[in-house]
Amino acid sequence: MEAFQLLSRGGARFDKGRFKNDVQLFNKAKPSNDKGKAVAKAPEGELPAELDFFKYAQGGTSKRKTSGNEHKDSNDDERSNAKKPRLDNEENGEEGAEEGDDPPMPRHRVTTKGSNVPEHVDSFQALHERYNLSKRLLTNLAESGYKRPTGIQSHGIPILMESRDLAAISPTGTGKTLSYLLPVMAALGAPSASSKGETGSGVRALILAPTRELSHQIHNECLKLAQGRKWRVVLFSKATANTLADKNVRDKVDIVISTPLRLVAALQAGHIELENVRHLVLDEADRMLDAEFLSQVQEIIAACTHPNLQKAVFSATLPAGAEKIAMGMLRDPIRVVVGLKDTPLPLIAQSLTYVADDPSKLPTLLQYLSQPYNPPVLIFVSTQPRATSLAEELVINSIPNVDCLHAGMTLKEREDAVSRMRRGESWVMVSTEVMARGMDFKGVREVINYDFPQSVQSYVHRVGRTGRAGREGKAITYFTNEDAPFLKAIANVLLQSGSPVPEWILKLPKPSKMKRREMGKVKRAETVTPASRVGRQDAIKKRDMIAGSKRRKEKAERKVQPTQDRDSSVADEREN
DNA sequence: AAAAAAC
Repeated sequence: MEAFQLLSRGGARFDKGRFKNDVQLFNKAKPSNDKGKAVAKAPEGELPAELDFFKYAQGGTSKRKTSGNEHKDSNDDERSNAKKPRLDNEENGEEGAEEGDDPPMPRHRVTTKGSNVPEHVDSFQALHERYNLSKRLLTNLAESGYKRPTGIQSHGIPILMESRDLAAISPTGTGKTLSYLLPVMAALGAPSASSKGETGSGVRALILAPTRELSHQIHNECLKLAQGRKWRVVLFSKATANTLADKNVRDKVDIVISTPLRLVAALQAGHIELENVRHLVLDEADRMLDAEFLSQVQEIIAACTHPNLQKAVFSATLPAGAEKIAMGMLRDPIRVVVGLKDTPLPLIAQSLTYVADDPSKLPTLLQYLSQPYNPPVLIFVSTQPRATSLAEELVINSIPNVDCLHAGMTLKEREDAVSRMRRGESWVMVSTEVMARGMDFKGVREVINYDFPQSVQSYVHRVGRTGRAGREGKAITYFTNEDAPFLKAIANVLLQSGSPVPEWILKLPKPSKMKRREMGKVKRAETVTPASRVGRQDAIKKRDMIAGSKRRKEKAERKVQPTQDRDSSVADEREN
C-alpha cells in the first residue's frame, strides 16, 4: 500500500535504481495472486519433455504428435530456476543482477524436419570451430550479453550457415532475431564495396518485418552485432530511400531492413535493385504472408533474382495456410519447431476476466490499476480511437505515466513513445495490434488484453510481449458476452501453456458458423466508455496531456488519489 | 472473420 502511494506520487521521471526498488516493493506488497504459478511450481519430476507443457493443465488436452527427428533439449533444473518467483527477494540492493543477467532460458523440445539436417551447436564458440565464425562476431555476441544459444539459435544458426532454407517456429522472446542475423553476418564477409567482382555490388541481405517499430528494433540489434565491421546496414525509411536514389550509395549497402510497402515503393521508383540479394528473411512470417502483405512480399521476392538466394521465415505462430505458402516459397526447406506452435510460454501466467460488457471494462481496469501492479503494463485495444480514448480516460483518472502508441500517430510520436517505453518511463502503455508482434521490451511484466484478441495468433503474440528471455510474465484477458464465440479457442491456448481455466469455459459448446458471423458484425464502441461523470468537467482539461499522444510536459499535479477505493481487499477480480 | 498495418 505504501509502496503504491510512493509510486503514484512519483513524477514522470525517475531513475532506474529507484524504479527497480519500487518494483521490488510492489512485489513484496503483492499477495501471491499467481494461481497459475502455484500450480506451475510443482516439482518438475522426470517427465518426458513433450509432456512438460501439459503437466500443469487441469483438464485433459489432446497431445499433439509431432513427427520427424526429435532433439530433446530439455533441462529441468533450468526450467525450475526460471520459474522461481522473485516475490521473496530482499531489498538488499543485489538487484543489479536483474538488469544485467538474463535468467536462464527454459529449454524446450526441438523438432526438425527436412533432408540432411545439420547438427545443432551447444555454444557460440562451436560456430567458430565448425564454421570459422569470426572472433569479432563472437566478441560482439559476448558484449551484447549473449552467453548460450537458445533452442532456435542452436538449431537454426547451423542450418542457415550451411546455406539451407529454413522455416523456424519458436516461441516469443526466445531469440529469433539473432538466429537469422548472425548467419547473415557470417556469410557477408567483407563489405560490399571492397569485394566487387566476387560478391557483386549492392544489397546482399534483406530482412522484412511488418511494422516500423520492429524494423527499427532489428536494425538496432544488427548494429550491435556489426560493431567493428564496415558493413552498411540500412533501415529503410523515406529518408534513406532518397539517399539510395544515388547508385553509388546503394552499391555500398550490405543489409537492408524494411517494411514491405516501403521497399516496394523504392523498387518501383527504381531506387533499389535486389538482384544481388543472397539472404532474404521474413520475420513474423505468418503476418507477412497474410492477404494484405502477400502481394507486396511476392513482388519483392520476384525482384530477388540471384540464383543462390537463401530464404528463411521466422515466427512464433504459423497457421496451416501461411505455412503452406511459406513452404512453397522455400527450396528444400528445413522446418524447425521449438516448443509448441501457436502456444505461449508456460512462464507467462495467463488468466481470463469476465467483464460483462464494454462499459464495464474501464472500471475493472481502474480497479486493477488502483492496486499494486508491476509496471510497465502493456494494454491492447482493438482500434486506434479506442487506444487514444482509453489513454485519455486513464489520465483523467490520475493513473500515472500513461502512454499510447498506434499507427495513426506521427513517426516522431511513435518513436518517442517507444523510447519512453525503453527508458522505463511508461508505466501503462495503451496500444493497438501494432505493438503485438516482435517488440522486445524486456521490462514488461504484465499484458492486459482490454479488447479481446481477434485470433489465437494475435493472442499468442500479444501475451508474448511479456515473459521474454526467460523472465516471468503475467497476462490478463478481459472478455465480454460478445466475445463468447471465441472464448473457448483462447481458453484452450491458456490451458495448453499451463495456465488454469475455469471449468465452465471449457464446457462451452463449439460456436456455430452463424454465431461467428454474427460476432463479426458486432461493433465495439468507437471509443472507450468513460468510467464515471463525476468530476469529469474538471478532469477533462487533463486530456491535453495525452491528446494527440503528445508528450506530457508536466506530471499531474493532483495529490488527491483517484476516487477508487484503494483499501479494497479484493485482490483478485477474476471470475470465480 | 475483421482490424490494423504497410506508403
